[in-house]
Amino acid sequence: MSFVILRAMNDRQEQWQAAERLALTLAEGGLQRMAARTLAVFLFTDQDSVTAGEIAERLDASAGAVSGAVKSLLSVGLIERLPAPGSRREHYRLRDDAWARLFTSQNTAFQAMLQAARTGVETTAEHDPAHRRLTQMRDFYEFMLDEIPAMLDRWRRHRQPDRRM
Amino acid sequence: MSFVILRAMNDRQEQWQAAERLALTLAEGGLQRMAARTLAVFLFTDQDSVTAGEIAERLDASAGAVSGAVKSLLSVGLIERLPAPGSRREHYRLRDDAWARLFTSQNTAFQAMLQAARTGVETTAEHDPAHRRLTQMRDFYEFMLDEIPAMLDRWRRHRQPDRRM
DNA sequence: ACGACACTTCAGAAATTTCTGAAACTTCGG
DNA sequence: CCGAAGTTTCAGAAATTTCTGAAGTGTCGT
Repeated sequence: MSFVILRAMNDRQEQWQAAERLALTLAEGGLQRMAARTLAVFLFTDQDSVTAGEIAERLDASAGAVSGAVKSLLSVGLIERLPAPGSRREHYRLRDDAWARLFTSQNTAFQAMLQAARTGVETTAEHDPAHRRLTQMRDFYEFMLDEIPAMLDRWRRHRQPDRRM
Repeated sequence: MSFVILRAMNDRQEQWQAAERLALTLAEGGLQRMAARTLAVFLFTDQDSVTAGEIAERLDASAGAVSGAVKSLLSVGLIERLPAPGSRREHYRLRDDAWARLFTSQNTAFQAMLQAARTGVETTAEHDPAHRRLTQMRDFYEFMLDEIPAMLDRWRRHRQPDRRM
């Protein structure tokens, strides 16, 4: 008759593992390690919001490390500080549009690539093989920078169909 | 009357700077530093192909570092080894579809994220806030994994319109 | 077969990133 | 105003990533 309890323990374990995997993947994708682990906590916590202290406890990390991670997640717009509910502790939670934002943050990098390509195209002669390569690179990033916003629009519509009117 | 020469020198300088900037951006995007610098060489070189030795000279790096970088670029499919033209040295060049591939390589990361989200959704109860968050995450990545191939198709068509028939 | 040249591998050095611990700062309750 | 709880900052420690140098491997020309 302890099947239910055992099942619950299994689920907890699996959740923890999934969170860890997620953090590793996010880290490979360029996020700092601690920021990635923190983001995983925001996703998998069973509370509506968490404090820095709770994150530190859950990750067994120092308050300092958590503070830095939270700051960086805030700056990218993935989490938000909640209007203080009369407590001394700051509460944070995942933003509703976190995923779209995570994706959007690529745009900065794309802009930089595009600029580098443009400079290359301009300073390079017609017959130079580099000119052809850089032109193609420029065209690709121009295309992408145009497509991404459209894609995110489709996502938002996909999520909440027919809000218009 | 040395205007032309001066202009050429300026261009070279700018090209080098653009290449450096590009390498930094690529590195921030997750590519290893040396791999990023090497990729920049492939882009900006005025030759059709380059050898590992030439890259090492251009970047003032050790042969070992270049070897590793080339290997990793090969494994991601951004460059290709040219059928040896009877020389002892291996020649490499940027692949024609390098940019699409660079973008596509994200798919692996996306798959991992999706899997983590699915595990989370399955092991989480209806009323748990985590369930809602993980469901949204899952939906986002499912959507994206569906959209990306379509986007790359549009890019390929955009590049070489009307090949059909 | 041999020698020369180019590339690869890998152990350890160097550089960089990331984390901790402790002190400083802020804010709330009394 | 003071004290406690929570958070932030930051110097230096720890961990990780990245590179070099040297030895090893393979291949081509002779």
